[in-house]
Amino acid sequence: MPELPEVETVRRGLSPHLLGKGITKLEVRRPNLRWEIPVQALQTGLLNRPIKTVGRRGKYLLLGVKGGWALLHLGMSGHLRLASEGGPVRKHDHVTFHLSDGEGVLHFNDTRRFGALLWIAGPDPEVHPLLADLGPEPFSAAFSGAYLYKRSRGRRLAVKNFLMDGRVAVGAGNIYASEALFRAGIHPSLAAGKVSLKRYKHLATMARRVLEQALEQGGTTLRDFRNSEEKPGYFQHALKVYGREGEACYQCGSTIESLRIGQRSSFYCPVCQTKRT
DNA sequence: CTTTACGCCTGACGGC
DNA sequence: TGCCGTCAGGCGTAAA
Repeated sequence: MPELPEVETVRRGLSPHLLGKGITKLEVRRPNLRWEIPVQALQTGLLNRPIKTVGRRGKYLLLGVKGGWALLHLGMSGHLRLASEGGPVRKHDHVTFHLSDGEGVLHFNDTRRFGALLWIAGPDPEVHPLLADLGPEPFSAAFSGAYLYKRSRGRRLAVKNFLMDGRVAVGAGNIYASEALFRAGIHPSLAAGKVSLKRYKHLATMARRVLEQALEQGGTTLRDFRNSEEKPGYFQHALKVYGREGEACYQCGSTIESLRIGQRSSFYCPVCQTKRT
């Protein structure tokens, strides 16, 4: 479900409610998410310590306390929901964090259980294997056309899959990869290694822009994305190709097509997006 | 090394 | 009404 703009929206919404507060109790109803939740380690490391950082790396959320980090991933269907203490628990609320200072509770709900809640001991979360090999953040200077160009030389996979590979760069999932490629005029199935420096520069700019705009709109709510206050995002109204198969391209009027690339639906305009290198 | 396919899970939807 | 296949915003892993 959530790509970078959605996760960042959740992070920003959560931050004022968590910073400086502590988690007094952890209720784990169902520990078997993508990986077993290390309840013991979390209770020892996380509980009753003021939260110093509400961070994010790629699509991972990080709650930092003295001595370590809780790492959260929302998978495809995960939600974090702020609520009052003693309120109703919903189906698929697998974990509930109880907050200090009467701040209520935070429910981690994840229908499909592709999400994760793990504990990283120590001061630097980046040493964790899930984070160690991640590529640059799209809003950082390291994410550039020159970087994408360099990383893609000799690669034959589709440029869309290249862009979605977290080791190349974090943040773009299936929706925003499609949208960035449309805005850059690049056909999603073109081999990554054949795209020119000039076109990668354009792609880097467009990828950053689309992620930024989505963030300004509070993310994209196609099905069930909600922020920590259960409000939807609005960027779905700005989507140019995603989910628009059979509809007219806003730019040229041709019919938007879809293809399966790497087992994922990919939407593109056959006229605006070329296979030119 | 790179690339591809699968599977983890639940739920919604369309066709029969 | 039920059953079956397909699809869904992610990503680690195994196999080729």
